Amino acid sequence: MPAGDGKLETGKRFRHVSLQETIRFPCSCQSTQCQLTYPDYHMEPQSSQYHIVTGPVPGPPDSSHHSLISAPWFTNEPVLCSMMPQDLHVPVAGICVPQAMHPQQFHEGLSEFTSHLTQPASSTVVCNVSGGGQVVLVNPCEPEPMFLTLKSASQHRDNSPNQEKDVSVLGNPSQLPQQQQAACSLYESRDQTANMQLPVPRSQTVGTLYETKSRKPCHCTRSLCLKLYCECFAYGVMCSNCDCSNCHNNAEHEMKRQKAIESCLGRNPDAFRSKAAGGKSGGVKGWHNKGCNCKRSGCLKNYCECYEANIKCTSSCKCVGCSNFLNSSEMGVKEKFVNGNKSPVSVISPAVVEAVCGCQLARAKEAEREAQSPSQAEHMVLDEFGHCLTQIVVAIFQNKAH
DNA sequence: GAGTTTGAAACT
DNA sequence: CAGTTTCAAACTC
Repeated sequence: MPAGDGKLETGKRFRHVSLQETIRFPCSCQSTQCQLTYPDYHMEPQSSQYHIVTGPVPGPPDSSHHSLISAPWFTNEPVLCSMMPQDLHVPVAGICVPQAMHPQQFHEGLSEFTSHLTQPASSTVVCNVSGGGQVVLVNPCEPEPMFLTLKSASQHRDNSPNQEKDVSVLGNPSQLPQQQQAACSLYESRDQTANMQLPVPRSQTVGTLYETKSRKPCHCTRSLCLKLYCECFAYGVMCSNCDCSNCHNNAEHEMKRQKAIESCLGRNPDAFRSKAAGGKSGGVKGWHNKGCNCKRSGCLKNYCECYEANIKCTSSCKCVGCSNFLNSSEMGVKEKFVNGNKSPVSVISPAVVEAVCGCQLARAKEAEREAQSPSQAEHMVLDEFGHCLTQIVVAIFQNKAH
C-alpha cells in the first residue's frame, strides 16, 4: 500500500513467543489446522519464535482502515502464523483487515492472545499501523498499547530495560519516507555492526528482502563486493565495518551497485531472496530453496548452506555423501513409526506441516506476483499441496521399507 | 595468521 | 546444461 494516502496499513502484529507456543490457524483445507511459515523471510539466529498475527489493529483515533487483502486465499479472520525467528525481513504484504477496532477491544483481544502464551511478556508486539512509519508497541505487561513514530519507537525500545532490543518492523519499509528510513533504527540488525540499508525497491525486485540477520563483515578482495560472493551484497546491504578492499558496495558507487544488482537478478531473479525457509525451532528446521551441492563435507560443515542455515538437506539438494538429514529426535519419530507404535500419520510432524504450508504459501505468493486469477491461484496452491502430499507418501513408504 | 579446503557463484 | 574458473568463507595447523 502506498504510504501517505491517509489510510492505515494495519493488521500485523507480532511478538516473540517460545518454541513450544506454536499457534495453529485454520488452513485453507478447512478440515485441519496448519502451521504456517513464510519461506521468503530471512534468518536471524535467535532462540525464540515469532508469530505474525493478522487481524484488526487499532490505529490512531482519527484514522480509518481499509482493506489490504490482496489475494483471495487470505482470510479476514485473525490468523496466527508460526514464524521462525530467522524469517523476518518483511511481512507478508497486504494481509490486512478492513474494519477498525476499538482500542479496548484490541486490548482485550491482545490479553486473550497473550494469555495463551506461556512466556512472560517481556517482548513487544510491533505493529506498523500506517504506511507512514507509525508503529504501535504493545508490551502485554503494560496497560495500553503505545503509539509511536518509528523514531520514538526506537527510542522507546532503547530506553526500555525490560524489552528486548531486537524489535523489528512490520510493514514494508520501502513505503516509508526516506528520512524515516534512514533515521529508523528499528531497521537495524540486532548486531549493531551490521548496517541494514534499505534494499532496492521492489520494482527492482530486490525489495522483498529486508534483512535482519546478524552479519559478519566481509573480506572480499577481488569481487568489489558487487557479486554474490560478497555476503553483504548477497544480503542486499551495503558494506560497513567490513574488511573488504576496493569495495564498491557502498553509496559512493551506487550506480555500479545498481547495475550489479540488475546483473545478478538477470541471472537469477531470486538471487536476493532467502535461500532458506523455516527456522531453528528444533527438529527439521526448514528447507533450502535450491538445495546444496556438497561433495566432501557430508553437509555437516558450514561449507554446506543447508547445514549453515541449520536446516536439513532435502530432495532439492544434489549433495553427495550427505549426513544432514535426520537428527536424533526425528530418528525417534522414525523408530516409533517403524516399530508400529505410531500411525503413519505420525511422520507428519509439525515440521513437515510447516514445510508443506510454507510451500503452499510460496505458491500463493507466486500466484499473487504473477497476478493470477483466484481460481488459477487456488489451482497452483492445490497443485503444490498434491506435490507435497506425494512426497510425504513416498517418505512413508520409504520408512516402511527400512 | 597463513595456508588449505570447500562449495557457491560466475563464466564459458 | 555441463564443465571450468573464480571467489570468499570455513577450516586446519
